[in-house]
Amino acid sequence: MFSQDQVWRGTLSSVPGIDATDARLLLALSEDPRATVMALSQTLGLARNTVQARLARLESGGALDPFERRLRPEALGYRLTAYITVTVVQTSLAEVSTGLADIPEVLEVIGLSGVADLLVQVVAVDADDLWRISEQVLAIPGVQRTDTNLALRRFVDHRMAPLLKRAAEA
Amino acid sequence: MFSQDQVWRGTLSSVPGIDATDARLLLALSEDPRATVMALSQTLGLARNTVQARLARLESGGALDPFERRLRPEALGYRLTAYITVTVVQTSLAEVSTGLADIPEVLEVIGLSGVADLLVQVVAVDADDLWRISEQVLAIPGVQRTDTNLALRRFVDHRMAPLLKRAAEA
DNA sequence: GTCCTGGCTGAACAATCTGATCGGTTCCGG
DNA sequence: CCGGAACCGATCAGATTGTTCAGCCAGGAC
Repeated sequence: MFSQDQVWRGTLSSVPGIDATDARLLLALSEDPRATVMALSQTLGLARNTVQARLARLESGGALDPFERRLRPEALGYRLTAYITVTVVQTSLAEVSTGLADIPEVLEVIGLSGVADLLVQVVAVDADDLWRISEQVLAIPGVQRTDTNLALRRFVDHRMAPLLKRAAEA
Repeated sequence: MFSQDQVWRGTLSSVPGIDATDARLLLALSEDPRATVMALSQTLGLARNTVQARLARLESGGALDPFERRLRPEALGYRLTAYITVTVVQTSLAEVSTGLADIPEVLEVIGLSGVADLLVQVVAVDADDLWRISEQVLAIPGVQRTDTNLALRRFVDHRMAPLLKRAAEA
């Protein structure tokens, strides 16, 4: 059912880990996502060689999420974001999660502490669409109850910079 | 308080939008985040010029989140992820959200429908750390109640591919 | 029918960057 | 004192970039 990689990620395990230099490298990349290795090495005061090696390690070592992560649903026309908490018949967790995975508008499913509760992030083009998706979720065998909360505003947009800066100084 | 860009994002407004060709381009990029423009143009059967123009438009047009988004907290040593819902004295929403923004471990703050409820994603190195952060959140003036839920497992890791594929075909 | 605009193409250019591979250095733990 | 690991500086041919050109074509405006 799950590939090794998926299990690895699914368990929220730790990954190789990055040091202060890596953090600085990533900060530089944050400012210019498509910066060349040359530019990065100059910014960081490291040899091109070093930067190249570190980048390769990071990119292949599982420290980075796939590129998709940078895509804003709004850009694809999905103007609504909602968080649905789903209560599940305990024994059907796997079944429900694959059912959720089959809905394209489901962006993320996270298992929360508490008994068999899932946090599901979904997007929709409009209210009707969201309704349709909610029904799809409810229709999954094993789902007991859902609670849909519309995202009205982003007060803090997803960020890592503060933690990265801390890591860069350490 | 907020720059134009932050307001723009904060309101969850729509962005320029991407067409089927853009979607295909982004899919190709998902498979190889650091693919060269040359490689992309060959994959897509488009002129290098075209790809370059589209990429520039996407990158500068707000369709993409910053690079940080690809960074996995686990890689930085934050092994725990939690979602905290925060009930706020209605008049203090702005105050609370800036208070939350001051905590580095707060990755994201989203205003949910329902009265003055915030969904806060935080990360922590261990349980003690999470406790400390929870207290910090509770200490913010205007916070009425918090409910912390630990993320135990990712059933569906954040993804956009299904929606991208749909957009690529349309 | 004609004009204009916008997007795509193919081509060219010099300048830069890449990937790969040297040997040499420095530092740390065994 | 001896690896081993990480970094450095340097070299190479070959690929890629940014930029700018003119031509082409479809669709909308007049």
